[in-house]
Amino acid sequence: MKIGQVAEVSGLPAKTIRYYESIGLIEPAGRTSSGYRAYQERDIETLKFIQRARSLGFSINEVSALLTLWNDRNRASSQVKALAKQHVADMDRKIAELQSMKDTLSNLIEKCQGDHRPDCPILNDFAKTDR
Amino acid sequence: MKIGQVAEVSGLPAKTIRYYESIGLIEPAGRTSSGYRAYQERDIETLKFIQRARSLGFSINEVSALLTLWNDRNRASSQVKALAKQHVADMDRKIAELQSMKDTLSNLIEKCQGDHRPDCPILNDFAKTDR
DNA sequence: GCTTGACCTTCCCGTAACTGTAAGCCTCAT
DNA sequence: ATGAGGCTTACAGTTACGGGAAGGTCAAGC
Repeated sequence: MKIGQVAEVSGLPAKTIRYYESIGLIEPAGRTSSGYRAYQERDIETLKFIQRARSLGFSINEVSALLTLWNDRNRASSQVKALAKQHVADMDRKIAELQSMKDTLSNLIEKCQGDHRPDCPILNDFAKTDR
Repeated sequence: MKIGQVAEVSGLPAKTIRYYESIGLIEPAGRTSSGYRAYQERDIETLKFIQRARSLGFSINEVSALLTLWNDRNRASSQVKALAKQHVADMDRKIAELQSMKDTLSNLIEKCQGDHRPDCPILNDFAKTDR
């Protein structure tokens, strides 16, 4: 299978697949006699695996670790679970941070008339000289 | 005031302040005779303003727009409010996305024993050939 | 047999918002 | 005068790609 088709079935842009190869996340694909990348079933499974892990927010580095674990028939599931838990914790922190920023800003927005007049509690708050 | 002190009072690293100057977010600071950047009160207020806006998640571009509005004594507060609302909407989307990823992964984690054995529903799910 | 258009190739630049590092002045206290 | 710490510029690295140029390949159609 050539890269275009692989892109379709894996859900990853061809450009991204080449990128993954260039950074060593995946093994270099085989080549046809004319130099096109040729993918096997196993390669495609790997790319789908990567796509799913990435869609859950794992970084490339984390995906790399997951791939290693996936390919290790003897890994302890506790290792995978720990990695996943860490990622959930990271997401929790990000969610809390976003939520906090959102709450603060929402409060300011409520206080802002939002009409033609220039007075605006939002800018006033940003410009507060105390604090 | 020199950049080190400004960094302390504004909460922005000196490096970041230079960066903001380099991209044109702020006016180039004045200089002492020996070439050091010299900041006035107004510059410091601006940097604090930027720090607060950034801490609420506004992008540099958005901050730039906010600065323009801040410096425009005749702006309508509706403009500021619209910008802020847009940002809240962006954050809402990000929160929902993170939450969804987190929920999915949390479900998988619950199903994983996390012991010494290799069987792991998390990796199994990533590797599913259907879907 | 030749052209056309869809794919494929590599290579390099740009993105956001900085952070790290290097090499070299400036200032002040000892 | 010397050493520490702060300042300067400039360039590279980070994350995870996307855009676009210049050119090779392949199957279809005339």
